[in-house]
Amino acid sequence: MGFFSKTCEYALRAVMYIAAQSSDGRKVGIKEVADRINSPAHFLGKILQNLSKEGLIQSTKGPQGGFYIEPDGLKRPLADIVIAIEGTRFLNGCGMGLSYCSQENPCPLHDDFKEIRARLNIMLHKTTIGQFNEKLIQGVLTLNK
Amino acid sequence: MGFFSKTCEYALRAVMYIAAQSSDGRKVGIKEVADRINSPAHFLGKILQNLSKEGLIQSTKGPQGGFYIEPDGLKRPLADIVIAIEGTRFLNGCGMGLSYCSQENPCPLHDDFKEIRARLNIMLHKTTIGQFNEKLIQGVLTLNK
DNA sequence: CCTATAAAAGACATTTTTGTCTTTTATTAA
DNA sequence: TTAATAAAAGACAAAAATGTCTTTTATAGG
Ligand code: FES
Ligand code: FES
Repeated sequence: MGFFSKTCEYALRAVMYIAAQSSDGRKVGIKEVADRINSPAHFLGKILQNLSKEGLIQSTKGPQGGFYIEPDGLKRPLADIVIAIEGTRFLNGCGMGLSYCSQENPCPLHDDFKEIRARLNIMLHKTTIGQFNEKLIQGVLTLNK
Repeated sequence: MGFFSKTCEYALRAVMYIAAQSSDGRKVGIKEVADRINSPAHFLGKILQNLSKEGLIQSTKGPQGGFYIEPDGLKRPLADIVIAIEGTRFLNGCGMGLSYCSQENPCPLHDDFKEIRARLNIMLHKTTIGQFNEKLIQGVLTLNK
């Protein structure tokens, strides 16, 4: 289907939305997030719950509660989200599905694929969760189809 | 999970194996292919059946029958396999799951992602199905974990 | 024609992903 | 303390991906 799984797509969009909103200390409810990133609310709830367990986002229950991200969290790389959801094989594994990627026993795509995989890793590790806050607030970037 | 789906991984490995074997006119049975690329035989059967309908590989039933690839087929790009299985969105779509990738309404990852996606497309379009035949026959490259 | 072979086709079964709905728990504020 | 709020948690349900097994169809060769 897509490049990332639906779960991962929702997670990336949601975390970026929460990041932008919490840049000025605001907490956001699951309903609002789901609305703004165009995802099923309850399903997103589960996803955010997991990311919260991993410490990638924070949450508080009750009135005035909601999801938010601590200042330090805004500096974490997107790779943390992708790895939390897709696992490490997505970013390290052999493109042709061999049990592990190796120089000694390479699959046919190894040489080209490892280059692309490396670039993907670089992108996801250099890009931080909070990096797009201003542009998201300005409305220059889109999160909802 | 993996970068490509299991189905696509099996397809890539199987087609390359068949390509190498049919470079000298030999046909191979499903059992042999499944064995050599380490995949469930019946499931692979379905996959190859589909690729056969698409004309990406050929097959004949009966004694001395099996799967093979016509000389022209060896020149086709791997992209044909990936597109047949994963669909076009995998290679063209927005990385964050927006309904389509656009310059005008970009998602936060758009600039970096389109570059990586382009490289992936280049790799899959420049690489042909028969390109690894010699090395596969020599045993320099691996298809079974 | 008959038989053996091997893919095609179809029927299921299992697992994973994706999605919905309800109940519980924690927190705030009145 | 009570009521309202909002996430956490749990129970399901639907759909898709993955996998297994059986039957049918086509073909080569005796
Ligand atoms: S062995 Fe397949 S990508 Fe390295
Ligand atoms: S809009 Fe998301 S990759 Fe182009």
